[in-house]
Amino acid sequence: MLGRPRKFDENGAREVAMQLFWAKGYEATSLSNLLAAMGISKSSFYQTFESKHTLFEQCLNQYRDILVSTMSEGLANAPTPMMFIKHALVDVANDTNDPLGRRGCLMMNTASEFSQRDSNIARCVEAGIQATKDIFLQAVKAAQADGDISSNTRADILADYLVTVVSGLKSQVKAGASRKQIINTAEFSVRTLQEMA
Amino acid sequence: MLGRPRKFDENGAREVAMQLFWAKGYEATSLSNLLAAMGISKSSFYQTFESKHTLFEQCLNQYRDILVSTMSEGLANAPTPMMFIKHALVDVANDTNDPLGRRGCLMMNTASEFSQRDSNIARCVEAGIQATKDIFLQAVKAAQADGDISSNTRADILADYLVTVVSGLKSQVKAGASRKQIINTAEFSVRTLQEMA
DNA sequence: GTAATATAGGACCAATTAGTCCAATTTACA
DNA sequence: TGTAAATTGGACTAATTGGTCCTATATTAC
Repeated sequence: MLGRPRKFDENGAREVAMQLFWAKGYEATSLSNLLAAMGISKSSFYQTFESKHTLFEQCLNQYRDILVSTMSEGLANAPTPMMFIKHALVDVANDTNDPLGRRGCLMMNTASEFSQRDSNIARCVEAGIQATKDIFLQAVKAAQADGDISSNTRADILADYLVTVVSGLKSQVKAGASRKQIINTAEFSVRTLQEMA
Repeated sequence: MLGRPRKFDENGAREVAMQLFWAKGYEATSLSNLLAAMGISKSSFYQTFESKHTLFEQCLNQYRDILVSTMSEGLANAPTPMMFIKHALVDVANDTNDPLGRRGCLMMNTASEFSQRDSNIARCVEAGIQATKDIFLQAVKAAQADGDISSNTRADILADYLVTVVSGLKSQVKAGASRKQIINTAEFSVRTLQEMA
């Protein structure tokens, strides 16, 4: 290996950037914001990350990877698949207390901000959503096998339903809903799965 | 009345601006975009609407008023309250074919874009959501009286649930979901209301 | 020591932004 | 005809944007 080694942690800096994009959105996060938060100079930034847009795509992928692995572990470690599903919904209520603000979900925020004008980003968002849907699908099938959810409705429809409800809950958090509201709605949604014929 | 009368239609121009803000968001809609779409000069713009931000607040209020009155009429004219609820959900599927793009809901888009950094806007969004929730609440109570929805769950929780599901469906549309997916999810959500114990 | 690379910092750039101001013109009413 | 108001269009600002380039310095391996 030749030359002076990189002093800052590239992954750490990307993580910081991701948090910023998550909290403020792409356009509202200026280069100055990024440099200040990442603690590096403009020179290092462009040498390492090529452009703001490239960095954002990396952040989006990183967010998706973390989300997917967190959910997968959650499902694997949950007492039952049904408990995983319940936790996934009810846990959104904690977002109302997030000290970093009501940030929602980076993928859904991105879909809202500019998946309409950047097909690259749009594909990335769709892939991310599909990945989370697949985990829910796995959980639903297992819960149906356990008898916790009726098998009268196709598992893929229930997985779509779960993704939709989580999206909706996250949206409501951003729109100012109270913790109690989110809990009530989440718990009711869980009941709908349990009590459907 | 003194002086030269206004040549362009103020409400019409505001409507055009609303459509732009709805499709592109606040920041992504530049003044040039607005002037071109509204068909007026910069001078007329500032004389009539004070600022981009002021105009946006007016558009948000107008959107809310139209949404509320559309929903109210929909409920009043529906064969049954339950049919109104079903239509409100399933109709979101048509957003996938909107020639103006997958715009979502201006209020939710706004919540996502910057209700975190503008308390004025945040209050406006919350009021708008509350207004739609109230209409759903009315519909739910009526449907419970009709026996179309069980009275075992509090009507206000069901109203929150409906707002959440609609938000989620609109989010999914923006994120690229297919028409069929939206219909399936919407119809399943309706069934959850009908078949809950 | 030298080559190779990373660093910080600043000059610079072209474009865009929202917004102000002014001058010239048009349209109404009294 | 005169006054009040709306019109357009362009000049102009101050700020910000993402991005490039250059210089000087620091740090490593060979």
